[in-house]
Amino acid sequence: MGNSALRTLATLEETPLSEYAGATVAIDAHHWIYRYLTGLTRYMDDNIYTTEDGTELPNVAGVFRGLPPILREDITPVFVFDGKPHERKADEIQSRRDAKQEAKQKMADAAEAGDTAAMKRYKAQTQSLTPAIHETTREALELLGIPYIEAGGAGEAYTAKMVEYGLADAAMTDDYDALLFGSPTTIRQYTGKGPAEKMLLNKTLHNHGITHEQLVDIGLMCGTDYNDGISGIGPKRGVKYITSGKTVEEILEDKGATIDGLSQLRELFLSPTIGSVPDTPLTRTEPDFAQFRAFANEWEFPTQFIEKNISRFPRYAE
DNA sequence: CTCGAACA
DNA sequence: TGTTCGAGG
Repeated sequence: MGNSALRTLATLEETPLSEYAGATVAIDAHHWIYRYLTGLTRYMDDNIYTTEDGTELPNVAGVFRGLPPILREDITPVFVFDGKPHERKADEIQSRRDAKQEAKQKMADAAEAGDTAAMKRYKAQTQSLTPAIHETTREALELLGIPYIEAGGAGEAYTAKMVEYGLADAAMTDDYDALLFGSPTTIRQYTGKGPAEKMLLNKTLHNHGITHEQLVDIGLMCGTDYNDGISGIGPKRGVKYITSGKTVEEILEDKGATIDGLSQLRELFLSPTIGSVPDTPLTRTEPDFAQFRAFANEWEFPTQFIEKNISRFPRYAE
């Protein structure tokens, strides 16, 4: 599974963050946190983010590094946390779990061999979003006046709908699923430095002369986080078959293949379960840096590290 | 993600 | 020859 096929189909354009000045961006919290966790554990000494009782909270340091550039553009970030994953994602979740387990083993081996660089590389791969990380991330967002929402299902689906409903101007995630969930505009590859990448649904559809429904069908044939695709079909043949007027059902018949619960999968992307959405746009409030300092202190973060991060935030009225 | 092998 | 697959960094 996995969906690198969508990468070759997607229309991607470079975009400076300033293009979204004053806008609201719905951020896939899971992806955001994970990105910073792996990045940070790779380069930072772990005693900086480990508390006395051994709890590792690299999020407290990492999650906020990306915020100042966004706030300086007067962008309102809205973090969207995942709800319960769809049961069809179970296999994908299991294989990620297996990969982490394998990385753990390799990390232990590297530690044994005294290979610190390899150890850190594998450690990054073992990172997962623990309950403690979830809890402290929400708490810190509150202290920094950043709004967040709990999605009723997949975060990517929720952020896509927020853009569709006009509650946000763009979704932010690296996940190509955003296209299948119908996000009109998705910001990818945001690093806080240099331009990001925007992925546009309309241009993608127009480039291939297909509808959103057809894109979903192509995705399902190539394989997604929720299903194995049809062996021998990638992005090229997928587009070719669908634009020649064949239906997925016909292609399956030709290949003697099956996709379990095809209509359920289509629904999953075209009308995902998202839970309730707010009826008014979310706004941010003034950060409480004093409380944030106290919070960081509680988690034993070095003061100079926290101060450095705070100094990057735009100036608010004291 | 990049690359070479396998395949239609 | 172009496309997909699968291993490895």
